[in-house]
Amino acid sequence: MRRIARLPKLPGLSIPPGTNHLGSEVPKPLVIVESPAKARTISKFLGSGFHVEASIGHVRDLPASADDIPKSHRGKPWARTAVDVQNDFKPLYVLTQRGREQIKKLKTMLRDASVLYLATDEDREGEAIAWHLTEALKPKVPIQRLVFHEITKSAITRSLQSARPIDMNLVEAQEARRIVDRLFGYNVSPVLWKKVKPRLSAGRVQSVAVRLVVERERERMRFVSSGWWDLTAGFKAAEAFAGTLVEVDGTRLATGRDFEPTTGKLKTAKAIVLDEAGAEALATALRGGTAKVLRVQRRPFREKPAAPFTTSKLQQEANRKFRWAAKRTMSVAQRLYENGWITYMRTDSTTLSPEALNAARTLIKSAYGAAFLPAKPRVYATKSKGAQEAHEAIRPAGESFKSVDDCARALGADEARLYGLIWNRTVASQMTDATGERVSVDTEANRQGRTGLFRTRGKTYDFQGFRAVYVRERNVRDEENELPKLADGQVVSVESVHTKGHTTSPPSRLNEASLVQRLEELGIGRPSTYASIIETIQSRGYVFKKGTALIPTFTAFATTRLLEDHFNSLVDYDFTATLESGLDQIAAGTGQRLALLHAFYGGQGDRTGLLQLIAAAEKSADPRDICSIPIGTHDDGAVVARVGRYGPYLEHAGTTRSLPEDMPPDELTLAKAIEIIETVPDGPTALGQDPDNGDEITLHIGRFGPYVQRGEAVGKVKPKRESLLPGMEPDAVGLAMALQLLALPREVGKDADGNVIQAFNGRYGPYIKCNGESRSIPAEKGLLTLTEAEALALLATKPRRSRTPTVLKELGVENDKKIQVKSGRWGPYVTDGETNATLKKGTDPETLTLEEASTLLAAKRAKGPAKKRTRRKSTTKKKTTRRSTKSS
DNA sequence: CAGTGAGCGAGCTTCCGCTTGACTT
Repeated sequence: MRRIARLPKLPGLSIPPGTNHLGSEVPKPLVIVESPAKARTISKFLGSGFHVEASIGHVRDLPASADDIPKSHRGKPWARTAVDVQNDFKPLYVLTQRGREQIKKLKTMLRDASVLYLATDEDREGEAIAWHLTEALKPKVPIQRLVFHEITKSAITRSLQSARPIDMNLVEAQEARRIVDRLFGYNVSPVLWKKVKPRLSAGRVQSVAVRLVVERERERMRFVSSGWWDLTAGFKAAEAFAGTLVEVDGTRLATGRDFEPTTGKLKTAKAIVLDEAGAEALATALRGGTAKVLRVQRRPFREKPAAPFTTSKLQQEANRKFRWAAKRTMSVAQRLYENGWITYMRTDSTTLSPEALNAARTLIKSAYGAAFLPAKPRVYATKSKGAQEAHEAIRPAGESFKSVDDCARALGADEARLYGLIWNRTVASQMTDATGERVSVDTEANRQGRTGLFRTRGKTYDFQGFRAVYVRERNVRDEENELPKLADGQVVSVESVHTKGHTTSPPSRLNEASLVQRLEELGIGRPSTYASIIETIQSRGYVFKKGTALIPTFTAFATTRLLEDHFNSLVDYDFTATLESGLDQIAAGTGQRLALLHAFYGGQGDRTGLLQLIAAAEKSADPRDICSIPIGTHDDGAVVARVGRYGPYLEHAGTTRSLPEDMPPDELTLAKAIEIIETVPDGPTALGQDPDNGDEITLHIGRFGPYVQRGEAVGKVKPKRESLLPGMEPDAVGLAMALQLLALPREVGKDADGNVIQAFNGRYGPYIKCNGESRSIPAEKGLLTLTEAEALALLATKPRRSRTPTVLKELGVENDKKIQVKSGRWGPYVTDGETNATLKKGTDPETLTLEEASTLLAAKRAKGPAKKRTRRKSTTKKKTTRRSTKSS
């Protein structure tokens, strides 16, 4: 059943109103689009009879964090996910920060509007934005939905004739998508916090992206390299040409593809491998004789131009040709779009509007000639899964394409470069095929009982076609290679034979471009999100870049393991595709949102729901096991890489060694791991001898950072040790400084009663102590230079924190309890002596009323008593004793 | 992979997809 929102009918408004005959303002239609740049363009087409304004994306969403949850819902069990799973998965929406500002503005404009046109994009998200706008604006004027797939005057004029109501089926599909993503992300992430590390994240898109990067690394780790040799021969007929050995004594010669990547062994019995000696023997046998051309094959070929740019293809090409990161490409494209040089840059469509086709064809004919213009415009089918095609392909804007030189003058070098790429790709996509001929020549050398078959490939173009404008980089390798004229049976001389060694290489790492390409092929992620997916997986510590290569961390290995073992159906490469087909049914009115959500969350038939998966993982996933990446066995003991609280480390038979954070996992071979295990950590650096007694002064790097030491431990008696002061670089510490440090505590002076004031370098930094009282030394004073006067001044100040937090304000008494605002470790909070409640961010403690305070306390009491800490004691202890060892 | 001084309410983290922010030079 198709469900369409019931909306008031549009009154007869065929002529856009402007001013009446008296010249006074009369209401105008208000048109809302998604982006300000689009609003400016459309405004030009529609003229002064319309107001055009942007929503600037979504205006409402599920609250992202605790601060965004409205007071009315705090404390509810589903407040954190903001999806009431018990009550038909009802979502809780709040205005976003920008949404609040924009809605305020739009409400004001709406007061003088005759009709509201919602002209957001025609896809799930655009329909949802339109619906959210009506929910937030609650307009009293008629509402109509306008859609156009291209920003041209004719398309917009046409859309006014075919306005329609909001399609609630599309909105429901969007909500289902949103809710699935929220339930997945906000329920699976906490499992990672418990089993791997806090602040990690999991999601429908990012977890697959991480998995793809991890998978590739695993392939590299499993890879076993192999080697083979071949020959190249130089022949001469009327002209010289070269050939590569393909057969030896009638048997095909093995090449890289013939080796099993995980074993390095030959996959087929039908090919033979030449080693160096074998290659050398064959070369010796064949050298100096003649060879016969067995056959010359000529095959004509055609090459078609590539489709116009989608977002992902633009990112891929800019990455290949300019080595730009996705983020850079998108920000340059944004500037081109905002300044009217290109059409919208976040699209999955390869379609060109009639306007664009006309522009391209006119240009091709005049600039390149009729031979480069096909009889009919080329049409490209969009191949990517789940494409929503709300926009055109990315192309130069307008009815005729402006030149790259003009772009360079108007904007910058980057903009002109990217514009040139888009210009070329768009124009080339509407040009004729390139045609040419491929030639393959087989030449057989036969001497001293040995036979070698050599192959030579040639390629020539007889018409360049689209290649005159745009060549994909991978075609650069297929450069033209013209061969001499040769005939079957012709005898040629063998001028030279060389041997050449090869080794197979592991599959190359993914980079931004190839990861985006894989995601797009799988239908995962949207054009507007490709760049941010890459940002996310890096900022969560799953992936880091080395050059352009994406390398997974050990954390990524642990997380992926956990997800594969316990949430396999969710990180399956087909999960999104299956979800999308369910969403399509909802959008078409043949599927139910509620049924989809129930199946996903609670399970259905033999499909386990999210809820059960979570429960099972909480119970059975063993954190130690999950965080272990087996490397191999050494001396009958397992060598394991582990993800630890303070970073990755290696363990073998009770010995641990930390691993560098940026160590590529595939470089951690068993041999390398054993080497690390067996390397005793860097010993101390000798700084010199104590002039008083000749003791060795040494610099060490310890668990809490760098420190200096005098002498060696004698039995159980430990030598004198002292930490470097905050901000001191270990490299900059010489003998003199070490001696000064080892002389601590330093006597600064005496107080009025004659008590000694001493300066120490302590756990929390430098401090002074006098008569049982201590004060921290401010960073700008310096432990070694502090004067007696300064020390006395410090002692005169109040201790920085007393046992009880400072009372900021007395609010009064309620139920015999004093209500106070205190300053605590996490900011100001109110307390009645029993219950404490932190003030919301941005609340001024000075202006807080008793009433507000008691509401806060009541809300807090409603949540029940604070949970007992269940953390292991050792970890809390470690946490409190941890001290920053960063020195800069 | 060192032990040197004190201490104070726990609560938040996280998803994907739309879209631009800009105290000044």
